[in-house]
Amino acid sequence: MGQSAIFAKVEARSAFAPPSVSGAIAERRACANCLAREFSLCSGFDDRQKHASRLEALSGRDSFHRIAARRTITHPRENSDAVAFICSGWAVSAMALAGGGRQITAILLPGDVISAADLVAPLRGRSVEAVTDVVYRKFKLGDLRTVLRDRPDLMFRILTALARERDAADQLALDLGRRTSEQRIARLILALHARLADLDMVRGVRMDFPLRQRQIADATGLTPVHVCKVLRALTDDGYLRIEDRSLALLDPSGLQQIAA
Amino acid sequence: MGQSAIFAKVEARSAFAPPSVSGAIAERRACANCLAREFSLCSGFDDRQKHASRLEALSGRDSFHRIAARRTITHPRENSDAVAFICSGWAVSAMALAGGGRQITAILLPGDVISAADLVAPLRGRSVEAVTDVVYRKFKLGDLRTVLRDRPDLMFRILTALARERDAADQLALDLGRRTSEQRIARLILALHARLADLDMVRGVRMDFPLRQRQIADATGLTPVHVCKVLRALTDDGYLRIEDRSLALLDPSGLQQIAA
DNA sequence: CGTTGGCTTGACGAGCTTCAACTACCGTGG
DNA sequence: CCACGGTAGTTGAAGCTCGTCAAGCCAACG
Repeated sequence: MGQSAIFAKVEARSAFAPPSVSGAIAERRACANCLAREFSLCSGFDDRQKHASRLEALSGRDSFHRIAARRTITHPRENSDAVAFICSGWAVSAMALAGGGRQITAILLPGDVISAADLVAPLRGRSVEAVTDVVYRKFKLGDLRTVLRDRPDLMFRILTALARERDAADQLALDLGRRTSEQRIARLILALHARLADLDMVRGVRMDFPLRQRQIADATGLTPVHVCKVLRALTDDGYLRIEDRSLALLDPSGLQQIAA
Repeated sequence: MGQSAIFAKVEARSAFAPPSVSGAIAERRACANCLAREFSLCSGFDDRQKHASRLEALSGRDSFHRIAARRTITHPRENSDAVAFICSGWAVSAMALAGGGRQITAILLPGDVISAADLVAPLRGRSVEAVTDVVYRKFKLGDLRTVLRDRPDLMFRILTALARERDAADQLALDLGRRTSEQRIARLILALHARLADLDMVRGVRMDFPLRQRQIADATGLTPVHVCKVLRALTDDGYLRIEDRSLALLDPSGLQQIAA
């Protein structure tokens, strides 16, 4: 399937989909905090009005790439010589099992680097999949290393990013090893809520929530069936409501109590 | 309880304990690959004969520390301004839950840095506990950063270490989220076997295996009771034998098949 | 209009936990 | 010297959490 087919699909979607909570302003925030910008590799998008349309125009040119929802950005075998950053949309990074199972180890939001570890050696066996339509940007390792030679202080910034990734991975292990299904799902939602709030992508109680139940299951080490049941219990008890790929957090403190 | 009491206990242990598989040669190998040595912070111990006794003599002086089995090296609250390296012995790094449960996220062997992430900001909520008697060495952040200023090429080495830690954490998440108890335990053993082989600490089919079942449980997200049953099944089926804190790997390829 | 993917629900069973009792092994102190 | 207490490991029975299987619904899509 060619590039044009993907684009056609994207166009159709954006024509009929309800307006997303996340807009130009939110993506500006993402750009402002993006590692790529600190590296002066990416100029970001300061023009508030035109942010979305400029992204649109740039996608498919230069180092920008646009990819449709549900498609994979990086394949496990591929060993790339580039580091990629999410400009807009949601993606997930997962490790696959021979039997068909997989564990999602990170949920990537605008401004995130797919992994800072790629700068040294691409992590083996990961595949990255777009949850929504995604615009991302790739930078060649060589370019990044050149910048680092001139500005060694930025190395510290990369180290911080990697340390955070490690911390998140350990936190995930704690969840998977020691917490119940309810706690895991509650924590997933609360963590996403906090990150989206940082990005200014929460409006009142509502936030985008494009994850399929299959993806929630893969992220929490559960089955889609069980995720459905837990999610139902949480909505029946009035903690949250999910509709139209968006989530209303009705009782944050209650949910926090469940998350323990 | 004072330092002297700990030392007394250590002396008693080493007087009566059967000779460990790991000896002076093994620890030389650990030193040779240690990050601290590449940084020229630690000279290592080249004198093959005297390695163990020199470590013994140095412990408690300079930046060397000796700690008895089962005691904790770093507390979760403590925010240290140093990075620590394991010189000899086994340790585990764990995250604790309010309810008393904990998840071991890393098993540390000689030559390992407790975490490369400590160089940027100490990871929160971890506690590090000695499995066996441990000798470790601490370096002040300031000293490390000074070395880095002079030799920026070493930064790459740190990045690699951190990326490896991240990879291991993701692998752990995959295990905890998607594999059975048998697979987890088999993989734990095989991973340790491979690491010890790298350190030249495997003699024939035997290797040191000082982990308590409680610690195996904490590392695999299981209960000690279930670990006991799985271990029993594995020994009954002739895959391995555990006695005297050492493990004989009788059927590595069989175990690998279980590990999938 | 049939197909497909996502979600839902119920019945059933496997895998692991919990609880409890018992053994063995130390090191300690009477 | 033996009695004692704490830690580690073992075993069996019962129960809960979550997975598996199966059926059905709905919306989107070709």
